[in-house]
Parts: sequence; structure tokens; C-alpha cells
Amino acid sequence: MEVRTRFAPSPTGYMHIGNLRTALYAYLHARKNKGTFILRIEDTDQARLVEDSVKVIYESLRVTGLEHDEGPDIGGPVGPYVQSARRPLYKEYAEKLLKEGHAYRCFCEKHEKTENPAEEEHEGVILGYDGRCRRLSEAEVQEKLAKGLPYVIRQKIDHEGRTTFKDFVYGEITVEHKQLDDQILLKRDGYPTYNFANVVDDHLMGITHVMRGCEYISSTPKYILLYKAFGWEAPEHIHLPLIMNADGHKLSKREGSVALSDFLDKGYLPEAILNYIALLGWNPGTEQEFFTKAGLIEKFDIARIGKSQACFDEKKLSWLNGQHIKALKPEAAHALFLRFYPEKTQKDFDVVKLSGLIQGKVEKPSDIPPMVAFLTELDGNYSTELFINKKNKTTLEGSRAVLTDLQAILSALTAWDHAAVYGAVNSYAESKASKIGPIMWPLRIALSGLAVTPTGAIEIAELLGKEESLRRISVAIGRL
RNA sequence: GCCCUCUUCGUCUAGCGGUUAGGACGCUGCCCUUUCAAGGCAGAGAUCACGGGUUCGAAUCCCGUAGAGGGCGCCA
Repeated sequence: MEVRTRFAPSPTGYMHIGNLRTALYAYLHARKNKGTFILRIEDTDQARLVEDSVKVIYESLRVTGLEHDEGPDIGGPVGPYVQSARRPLYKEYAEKLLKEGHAYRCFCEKHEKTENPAEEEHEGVILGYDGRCRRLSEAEVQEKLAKGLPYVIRQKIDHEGRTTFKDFVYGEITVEHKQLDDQILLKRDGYPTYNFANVVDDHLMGITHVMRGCEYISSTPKYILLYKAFGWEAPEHIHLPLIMNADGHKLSKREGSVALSDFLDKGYLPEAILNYIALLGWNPGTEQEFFTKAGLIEKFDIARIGKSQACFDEKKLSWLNGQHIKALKPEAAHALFLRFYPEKTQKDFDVVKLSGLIQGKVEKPSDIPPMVAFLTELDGNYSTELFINKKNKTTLEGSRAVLTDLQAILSALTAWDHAAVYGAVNSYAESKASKIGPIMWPLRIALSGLAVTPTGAIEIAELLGKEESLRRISVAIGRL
């Protein structure tokens, strides 16, 4: 049977990274099996509609390359693919259940759960709806309908017994029916609830594998009961472990970055993001960690999805991003970096060359501005302690001597390219019978005023140019 | 409160009855070197949540306990 998976986001205005992982797994499973990946927009909550947020969904799938085969924008055989456009369908199916006795009309007020509201909550116990409208006689129902009273349609769940289903990841899950209340299928405004729309749409769209976060696992028996009531075969359910924050709580908007756009803004590559989130809850069974999208398609296997929740670790994402940046062609790396160079840097320096120099070193491109700030402006107040380096055995005195010599040697140079500067510094080291490290160290400090720089002393000199390099050397000598 | 689920280095994970419990990020050190970084190598870091079983033998199977997460909306 052809594999059909879907990604069914709600238009909330941003793409949550956890949802993106769900989309990724659904996409990978479809591609891996030469199946079909469908996009369906779940916009049944009219109160929460956010302007333009469907665009965010399209854009997110586009930049990450999770292209869908059927969806609102490209159509397909089982449309429409937007739930608000499918309203008549839900009504039809809800009424079918009504007719067959699997559902009933409920005229209760919102939030009204029991006949005695005072009993609703005691000792923090929250009870579900008590199913009182089930007991309405046909005459009573007709009377209320005649009066034009608004109603919802609820699923009729027999409170005896239990339902067991087999989740592909978690195995057999059993829930006692007394735990399930008569959930609403069709809301007062005629829109279906998420739970109902999902079942109807997944069936009508021929979805074979339902992938979603495991927050839905305990409501799945209600779905199973619906499939049964309709006489439909339930799809395979694949619940995914949740992605947690570093502090162990659910990844939420208030705790830093959770939206795809946040990560894109920091310069994380879409492919590195996919690579990283693929590994939160799945592994290939080998020691491979670096994956391109094509590699993921090749290796992905739902059998290797894990059960335990995973904390999102931006450090590791950052490392992985660095790996992907290293794999980039120089032009691509430069195009990425260009977004992050301050204007002044772009104006005064050969940024193409700069990009080439730092490509092997940048993990998170949003770190670039502070990384290159020293090029445009030397902080003349850097600590002279920096000239003291244990490994290279440099001292303040020695550094001054070295810099004074270099000042003379370098100012005599006619050419100022890498070979010329390196040659001069190197022959100076040889003349002093010194290793090159003890020479390079003071030079790099003088040129940058920093303990850590994104590239070496010669490259910095080359970028700064002769005049500025010599100026910085004399500043250093003055401070020593 | 009731229900469901999860639990291997700080983090992501491998493991599926017999392993010196493996890898990766991060951390530390060494080597290399045009500093740092990168690269190469090494090290620290896990009484496999705890307690009982089953078994010649348990991280792996069973039962409890604890902790964590999730669900219990006319939200999705």
C-alpha cells in the first residue's frame, strides 16, 4: 500500500521547531517509501486565526526543502486541504454518527460539565462532561431544536470497558473508557474540533501513517473509537517523544528560541537544523551524525524512533551547523556570512577573502559581528597582559623587542600580501633562531588587541593593510 | 486528583540476557601549527533512577517505588 503521510499544522504565526520535526519525520517517511507527503492546514479555531500565518507555513517548508506533494497551494485528489473549506464534510459525518447512535446533540452551556456545578471541582479534581444530554428524549431534543437552541455534537462513549491500540513507537496503550468523556465533535459555530477533523480528514485523505507529538497519545483511544464507529480502518499511529527545553520543560515560546525563524535569523542553515532535530528522537543505528537531507531520506527508519523526551541543546546544533558550513562551497558560505558583516566591515575590507578565512571557524553566523569588530576598530585599551603567553614563552619585554624589530622590517616591505608578510616574519624568526610562535603571538596581539581572533596574525595583517598594521604595531610598542 | 508515558555520562544517544557499557556535543590535556580555532590523539565524566524478583548470569525480562513529562478545553 502506498505510504501517505501528512503534516497538519495550525496557522499560529510561527513554525515551532517541534512541529518542524514532526513535519520532517512525516516527510522523510513518505520520501523513504516513495509515498506522498501532504500538507493540510488545520484552521478550525476561528478565534485564534493569525493573519498571514499560512504563509509562514509555506515559507518554512520551502526554506527547509520539505516540499509537499499535495496541499492547499498545489491541490491534489483529496482536497480541499484547508479544514475551514471542508466544513460541510464534517457536518455530514457528524450527522452520520448522530443517526447511527454514536453521537448526540448537547445543549449545555460552555464549560457546563455536571448537573451540580459545585461538585465539579473538589480537592482539585476536574471531572469531564457527565453526558447528561445523552439522556434527553427524542421529544426533548426536538423541542429544543424547535426553539432554535444552539448545540454541539458529542461523541457517545460507552463508559464500560477499555480500548487498546498499538502505537508504533510506544507499543500497546490501554485506556479505560471511564477516563474518556464525551468529547465534542462539532462546535457550536459549526466547526469541527481538532480531534474530529483529524479522524475524518486522515481517513478521507487516505493517510496511512499518523505522526504527531506524544501529547496526543492519551486521546488516541477516542480516535480509535471514532474510526470504529465509522467502520473505518485506523491508520498506523506513530507518536513522537516531545522536545524539551534545556531545563527539562516543554519547549515553549517564552523560553528563548523555539521558532524556526529564530534559528534562521541566527544563521543556522536549514539543512543543519533538519539534521539536528532529526537526531532528537531518532538515530540511524550507526555512529553517523552528519546528514544532508538526502542522507536522511536514505537512512531514516521509523523503527528507530526513540521513546524518551529529548532536551534541545543549542551547543550541539551550533557544532553541527559548523560542520555544515565547512561543507559549503566558499561562495555559499560567503553568501551566508554576508548577512552578518557590519556595514563598515563590508565597506573597508575584502569580505570575500574574509569569508574564506573564517569559513572553517564559524559555527553560528550571528557571532560574526563581535568576531570581526576588531578589524574596523582596535580597542586601544586592551590589557598588555595579553602579550604574556606561557606556551610561547613571551614576555612584555620580549614582545616589545619583537615588535620593534618587526616594525622596521615590515615598513620596509614593498609588497603587502600573504607571502611577503609571512616571508618577512619567518626570516626574522630564523635570524633570531626562534620558532615562529613566539614571534606570531605578540604580532597578533598588537594587530587585534584580542586573545582570540578568527584568523591568524599574517591574515589579519593582510586584511588590515600595511598602514593600519604598522599603526597598530606602534600603538602596541607605545603601550609596552 | 485521575489516567497515560518515559527514566543509560551535564546533554543527544548506542545497547535489545554474557560488552573493559560504545559514539557525539560540551569540558580538560597533549600533538601539530601562522596564537586561538580547525585537525589529530588522549582523558575525566554513567554504582545504567531506586528496591525487589526471574536467571548460572540483568542496563536488557517481571513487579513495585520514586522522579520527570504529557493528557483530562466548544485549543490544537
